[in-house]
Amino acid sequence: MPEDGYEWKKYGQKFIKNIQKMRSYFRCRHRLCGAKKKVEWHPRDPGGDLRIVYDGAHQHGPPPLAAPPGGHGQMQGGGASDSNRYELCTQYFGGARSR
DNA sequence: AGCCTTTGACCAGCG
DNA sequence: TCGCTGGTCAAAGGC
Repeated sequence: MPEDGYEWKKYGQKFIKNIQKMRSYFRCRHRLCGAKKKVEWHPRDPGGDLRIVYDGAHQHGPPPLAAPPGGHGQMQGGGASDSNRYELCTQYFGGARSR
């Protein structure tokens, strides 16, 4: 599970037949934080089509972990492209979406 | 001991 | 009103 700069706690996972995709439900580690995150992907292609939906906003200062991949050059082992793939995925924000 | 992850069941809203 | 889907919470296991 790649990080996006915040800490999340998974509280559920369901298969949405409507779109034929898997959806994971994440919540901010802080109970007082109204930030939520939903991640959906194809069960046959987890890296082919990843969708992230952010809901609400954090009520606490952003942690210093806000350093997503993009200009590091720390690739050495060979196989850590999961994080690289993550930055290539489409990120949808619940409050920034035209929905 | 504490925290995180995973699965199932239950509840609410909509058609 | 019933059925279905989506979403959330709780409990157990592992690290």
